[in-house]
Amino acid sequence: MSESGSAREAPRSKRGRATRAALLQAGRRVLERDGFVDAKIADISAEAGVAVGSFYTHFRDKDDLFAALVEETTAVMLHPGVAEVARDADPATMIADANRAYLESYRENAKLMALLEQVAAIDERFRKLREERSHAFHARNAAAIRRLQRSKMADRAVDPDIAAIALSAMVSRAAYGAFVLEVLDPDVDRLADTLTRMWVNSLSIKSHGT
Amino acid sequence: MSESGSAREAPRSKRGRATRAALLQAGRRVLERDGFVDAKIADISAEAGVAVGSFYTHFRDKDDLFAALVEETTAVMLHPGVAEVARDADPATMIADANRAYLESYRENAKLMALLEQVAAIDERFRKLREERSHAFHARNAAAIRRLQRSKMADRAVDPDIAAIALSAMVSRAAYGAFVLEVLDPDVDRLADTLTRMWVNSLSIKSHGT
Amino acid sequence: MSESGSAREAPRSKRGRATRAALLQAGRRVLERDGFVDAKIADISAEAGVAVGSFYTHFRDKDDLFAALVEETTAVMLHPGVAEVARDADPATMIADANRAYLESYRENAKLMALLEQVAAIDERFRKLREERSHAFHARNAAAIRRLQRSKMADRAVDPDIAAIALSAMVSRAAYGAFVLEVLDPDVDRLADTLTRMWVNSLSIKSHGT
Amino acid sequence: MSESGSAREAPRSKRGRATRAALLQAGRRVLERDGFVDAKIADISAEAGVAVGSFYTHFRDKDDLFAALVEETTAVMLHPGVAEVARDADPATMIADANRAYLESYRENAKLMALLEQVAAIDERFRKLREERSHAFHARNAAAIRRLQRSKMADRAVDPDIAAIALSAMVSRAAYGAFVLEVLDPDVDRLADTLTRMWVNSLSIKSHGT
DNA sequence: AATGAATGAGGTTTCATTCAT
DNA sequence: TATGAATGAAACCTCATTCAT
Repeated sequence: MSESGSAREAPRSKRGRATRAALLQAGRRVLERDGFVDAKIADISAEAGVAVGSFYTHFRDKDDLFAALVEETTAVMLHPGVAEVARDADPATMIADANRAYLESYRENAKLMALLEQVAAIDERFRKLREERSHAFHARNAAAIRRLQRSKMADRAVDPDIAAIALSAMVSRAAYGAFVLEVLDPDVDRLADTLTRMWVNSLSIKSHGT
Repeated sequence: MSESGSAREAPRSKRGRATRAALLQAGRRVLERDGFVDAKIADISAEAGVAVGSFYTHFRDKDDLFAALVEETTAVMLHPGVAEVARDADPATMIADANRAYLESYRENAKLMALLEQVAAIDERFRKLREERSHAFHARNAAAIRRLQRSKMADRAVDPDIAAIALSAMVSRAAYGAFVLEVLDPDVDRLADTLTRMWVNSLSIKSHGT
Repeated sequence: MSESGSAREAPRSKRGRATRAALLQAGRRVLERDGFVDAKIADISAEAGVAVGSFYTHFRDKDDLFAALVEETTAVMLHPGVAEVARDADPATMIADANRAYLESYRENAKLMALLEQVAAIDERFRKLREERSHAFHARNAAAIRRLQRSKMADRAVDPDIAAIALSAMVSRAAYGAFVLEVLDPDVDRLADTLTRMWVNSLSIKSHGT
Repeated sequence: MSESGSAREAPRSKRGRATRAALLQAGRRVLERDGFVDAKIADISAEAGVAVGSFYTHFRDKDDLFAALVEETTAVMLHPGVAEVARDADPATMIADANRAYLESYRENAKLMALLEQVAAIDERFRKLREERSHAFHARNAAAIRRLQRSKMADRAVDPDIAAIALSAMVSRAAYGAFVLEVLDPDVDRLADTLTRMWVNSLSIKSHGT
């Protein structure tokens, strides 16, 4: 993975920007279709309708294109969070909203998400980048869980760090099962309801008023 | 993945068996070290101390070697299960045992498990094979959850299929975090305790006598 | 080398002349730094702060730029000569002066001289050009030597043509050793003294009055 | 240039050795014909009658092949020496022998020598390797000159280090002029006589008995 | 004159697989 | 069975040069 964002400087001309955009779109199509390993630069260029050399005018290599692609869709890398939970009247509602939002954006970008899994599994640099981003969420979630535990609104026998990771995994894996593997009913409401229920249950979260 | 298990018939001579074993061991080392994509047949052969040609005497290709490698360690492919839960006096104990067993075998084979993630992400055939095996577990777990729900020992608002997948994910991802990424304390007891607690909580499982 | 000198006609506008000058300066820097083979048009343009296309407004190709560069510094292409020797009272003084002048201009342009060696080694056209220029000097020097031999002021056992080349080589290689390879003390006086002494000795030149 | 000698391990089989030899021979032909820069791996392989891939079985790259080629002909890299001069009755004879030997081996390998000039001009690593080798000769020659000076058999006004380099240059450049550029009569005897005469004269070497 | 993106031929290198010994 | 050299398809990437703006 390149340090951050795209390696080549942004195109100065209108034509340059158009070509870059075409390559991104083509790259997404081809990568999603062939997988990261099997996607060829030549195929991406052809799909974009430009010469191979033009690929290199805009990107250093496949990694670089992929990084740009992910950056474009950064939002979907966000994990579901309970971060704000303790500050609100109803933790369960917050969790439900976060889960639903995550599931929806996952569904919108299911193929890219699958690609993400793939690249993270293969490429150490990208795996690290992803873990760093996840870490922030996990830390916030773990902190939120600790807060709930201190105010006796959550099961104190649960380790907050483990729980934070486990709950994220629960949601993202269910999304993967529903939208990528398609072994689960892709109904967002049903998914969100069950996952939220399990999330709340697993920590034995009590509502404020309870 | 090869059609069915290892491609070549079992070596007849003692020498043949020794070479095959050396290749398996070398293959594991090299694959774990370099990743599936970057591992070269030549490197594996060199590591095993045999000529490249000999690789093909024993395996059809890298996939084939990998399949054999996984077969060798089939046990670790088992997913945590609540399958037996309903038949026993204490579901929580069964879950705890299953989780602990899974975590322990994961820890013993952490690098191979990471490799498994990788190959499943890349190779469709292997991904399917893995999903099929997982499916059996998920189905059994879902059935167990349904049974508990029918006897009012589990939260009926939870979708059993989603839950089965989500709970597996929770455990395996925590194992990944602990033993591969090393972002979690690798203490099996603490992991098992928290995961079991969350698992039981998430379904609101009540003990028989409760 | 281009057919004859620089390919493009001299720039008419003030702006054009400035760009051309910037390219020449940048070209010299980059060629000296990267060597003729590795220097890229793009690097030269960047160094000059102009677009790649502008390079071609002013030069046909790298050869053309290089030719212009050399033309600029024609003086250093002069070889040491004893051409005037016989017409003067003291041949040794003339040789000493010529050698010193050559060594000094070599020192001033050491990097360009190294570049010259390089291009002459690679590019046949340039090698020929260089040989033609050298030839004039060698011929003049050989003629001078013959004259000295006829007036019994030089060793008649020495072949004038071989000597002319050998003596040039002696001086230019010493300059190369001192200013490019830096394996000799770069003190021009010491170099000139020794070389002149060897030169005079090698031909057994006798002073007029001797 | 590779560290030293060829990068790949020596071929184990007879066939391997034959292919390697064929590649060396073809490499020499093609490099001499096209020059180092323009010679293509594909051409060398074709000339050797093997597939491109086979080139890489035996050599890391063009540099590597070239290094092996030079190693094969190491003798011709030797510079003419006066090293033994002082120990013998007649310094002039020693110098004459050394010069003649050098000129003859240069003539035998003229094209490779031209190639050597070329690569040394282009490739820093090889230039350094060559300078290191030359250095040993220059040092020995300089030492010999110092010895002659101490016993008053040579002109003390001449700097031995400069002289050592200058004299080597004289001989090798004359050889280049005769056998590569062909601007000098390639008669080894005449060359040797003149060069030896100049060499002896330039240092004002006196014979033992004189 | 200047710009800078587009082009694509051309070369390098890798490596799974084959096969004669 | 083992060996290890040979093969050549396949990808990658570079960069001189062109050209529309």
